[in-house]
Amino acid sequence: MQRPFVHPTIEDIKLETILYALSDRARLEIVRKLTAGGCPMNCSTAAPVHLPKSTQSHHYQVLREAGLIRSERRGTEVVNTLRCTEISERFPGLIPAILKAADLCD
Amino acid sequence: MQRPFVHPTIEDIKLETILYALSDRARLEIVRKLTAGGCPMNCSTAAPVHLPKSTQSHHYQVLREAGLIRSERRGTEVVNTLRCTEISERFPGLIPAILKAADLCD
DNA sequence: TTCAATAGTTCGCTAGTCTTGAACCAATGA
DNA sequence: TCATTGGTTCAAGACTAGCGAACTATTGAA
Repeated sequence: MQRPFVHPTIEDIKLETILYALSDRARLEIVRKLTAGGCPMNCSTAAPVHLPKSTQSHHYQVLREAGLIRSERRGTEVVNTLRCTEISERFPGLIPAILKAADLCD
Repeated sequence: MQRPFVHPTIEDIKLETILYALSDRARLEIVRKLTAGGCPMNCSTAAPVHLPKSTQSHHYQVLREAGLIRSERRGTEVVNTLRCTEISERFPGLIPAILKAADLCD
């Protein structure tokens, strides 16, 4: 049973949940790729390649439920887009600050 | 056996660990209080009151091992200070951005 | 229409982590 | 000396992450 994707509304997005979602190396990489590569992007393109499919799927679910990405089915694929605009309305400057810090880690 | 506190060096501080440490409501509150009240501050002052001692102690340990705070024993108390300067050297603007976002949640 | 390939989800298991009460410890002050 | 204060450590149950295996939905041949 493929359940429909659930996305929180802007008001329901919580800071703690966003920080938690980004506190994982793989998920942070997904968000960075979505930012750098220009949305939209399908799952297998954005996720670190070495990870099992089930794990990737889990990471996308965490990012989705945190409100960081929006997922839509397009045929056999799932297309993911960053919810940049919405998040920057709710928490201006937060995501850029985190991504900038991530760049410093490389 | 009271073990000595372990603090990571600046180089060892990881972005993911910081985000994880701050992805908890209680720990975020502790950091906010340390920021607002001006460091240093002892444990029982900074932590949310309703939490059991053991849980508070655990949260301080997470913050300490993430490199966010420095803890020192002073008599029967433990005095905690934010490692603001060091972290802003490693990740400029990160903590202020998160704290600003936290203010918007109130 | 049927069948295989593709892209991803869901299930079930193991291993690790969080929370908390209970027991403990070290410094202070009466 | 001994109770108090402020915090740590331990142990146990509840919860969560990672991953292989099984499954589902769509597409594109044959």
